[in-house]
Amino acid sequence: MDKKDLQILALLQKNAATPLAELAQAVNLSSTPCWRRVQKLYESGVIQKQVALCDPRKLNVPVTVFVSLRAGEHSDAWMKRFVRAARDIPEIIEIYRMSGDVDYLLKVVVPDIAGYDKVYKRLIAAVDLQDVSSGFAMEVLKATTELPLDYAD
Amino acid sequence: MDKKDLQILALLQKNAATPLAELAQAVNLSSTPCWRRVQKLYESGVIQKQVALCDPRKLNVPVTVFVSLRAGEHSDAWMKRFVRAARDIPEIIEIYRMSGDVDYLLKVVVPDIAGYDKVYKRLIAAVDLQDVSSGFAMEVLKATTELPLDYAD
DNA sequence: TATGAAATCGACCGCCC
DNA sequence: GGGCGGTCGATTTCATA
Repeated sequence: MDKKDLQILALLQKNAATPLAELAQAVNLSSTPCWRRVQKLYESGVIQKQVALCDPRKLNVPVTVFVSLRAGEHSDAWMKRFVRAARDIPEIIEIYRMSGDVDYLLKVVVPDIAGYDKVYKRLIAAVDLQDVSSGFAMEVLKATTELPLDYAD
Repeated sequence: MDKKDLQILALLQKNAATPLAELAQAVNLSSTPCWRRVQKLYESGVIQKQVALCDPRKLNVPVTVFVSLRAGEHSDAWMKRFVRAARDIPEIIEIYRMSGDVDYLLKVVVPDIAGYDKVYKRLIAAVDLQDVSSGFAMEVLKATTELPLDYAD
């Protein structure tokens, strides 16, 4: 990936609806070669997809909760059950297996505290958990889907 | 927002490039009224924007780190300096002010551990921090930008 | 082999019903 | 909410360096 590809990515990460003409102008190319570059970025999987980002407040899920938890037991079966259960809960939008003192970290979006409690109950109903601790986001200071392009080869 | 709007949102959250015709068919509408609904969703800010999502591995930032930190001092000036510094670091893609024992939670993407150390150093060079603890994601089990639509009015 | 110009094709967006 | 038609941008072909 050369400089032009990275410029294209920078623009598309900000706004996937950027007209091809504008994209082409930004990288000093005419639309055809620029278009082919964009195609290649999709085909090679660098760009995974193109999505609409919604406002959590407008969808009535203004509260973000980070949940740290420790597994009830450390077996493959437990993990599978846990992942299956957590993936099926739409309020849980991110799941990470972590190093260190907590086993998993979840990012959860809910309307309010009561909404979080429902998710919590649904989770402990599905699997045994040794420890669950939740932290509420008071304020979102930054939230972007743009990945840094400084490290790409 | 009625059921059709939510169906449209569900599809656009998965794929913002969905052709209007397909969208219209999914909600049993002809393209014009469907298009008008989509416009309204943008204008009303329910849909904030449309972005390209990239593969972190392809961009050489396969490592996700969650950083919990406590402020060096609790003043408005400190917070402003911190937010300004952290926002300017492209590897820091999310910043939350938290309740509870940690003051802030950061989501950071880097190529490797050494890359994280650079971000860490850059951060402590900018502001005084009382406590910093980092957790590395070993595995991403779920990561979506789709918000749950169950709570929307 | 990669680019650019031009023609085609389809989606989008205004009109009116 | 639906249907029509113009306009615009996206995609393909072809010529070129």
